[in-house]
Amino acid sequence: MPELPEVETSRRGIEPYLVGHRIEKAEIRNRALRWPIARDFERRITGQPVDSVGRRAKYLLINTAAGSAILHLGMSGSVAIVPASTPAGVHDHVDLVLDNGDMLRFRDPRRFGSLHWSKNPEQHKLLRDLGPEPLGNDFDGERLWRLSRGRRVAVKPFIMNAAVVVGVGNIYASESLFIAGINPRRQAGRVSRERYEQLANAIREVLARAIEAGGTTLRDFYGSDGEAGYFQQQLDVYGREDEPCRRCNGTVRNIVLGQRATYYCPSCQR
DNA sequence: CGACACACCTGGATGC
DNA sequence: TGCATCCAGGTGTGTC
Repeated sequence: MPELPEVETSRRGIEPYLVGHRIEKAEIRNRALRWPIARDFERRITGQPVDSVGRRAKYLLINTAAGSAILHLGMSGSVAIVPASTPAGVHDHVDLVLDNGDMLRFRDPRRFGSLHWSKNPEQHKLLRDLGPEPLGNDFDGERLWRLSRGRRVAVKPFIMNAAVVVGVGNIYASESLFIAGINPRRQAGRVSRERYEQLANAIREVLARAIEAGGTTLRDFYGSDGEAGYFQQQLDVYGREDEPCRRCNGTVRNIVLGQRATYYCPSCQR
């Protein structure tokens, strides 16, 4: 389920329960995630107090003085803080047991997620070539415009390219293109600089709003499965095939672009 | 380099 | 009810 707002909501949810606590034990029941969990992972993390919980793109970073656990939730992953005695379900692959009787539990039915250990996570292979954070200062319309010159790929897969900007997943790609009034199939190189400014603003706005919406469930995070309220009622086009466009009352269409479901309003988005 | 198809895996919804 | 089929919010990799 996780797009960037869900990952950020998870980060905020777990951080207060981890910071300042020592990881007494790492229990791994299934190492076969997208990449096998390295055999020395337990040894690396055991005994380390957690300094902070960060996020880079959709990767969660559990930071300690000795290094960081790099956790990706994939398509179906979630984290939760539960009492250490909680029985594990079939898809509960990893527990990080804390010194206070709680633990961080990672669950991932589809096992598209991943877990690595790195002494220097920013330089890790999975992170080092990533583009800027959409809510940070290095992302703006000028960057989208500059990187898109001469590119024939459709604008939707272009903004989902993590080398361009991270964290724009399939839902929010459709949503931000609707807000900016850009047809998702338009060639990236044929979008004007002005419209890229609007698109960058739309991406920031929709992600920030979704994080706020996720934040409303944070107080229930303890013991939950970590899946924040989904922001469903605020979606303009995603999942609304054949329903009326909220802006023009036309019909929202569903097409496939880059093998991904894509929703848009043909009359509002050109 | 850019564009694109494909791979990984399970569960839920849908249709017959 | 049972079974087949389709679809899913991610992203690294391989090929052309």
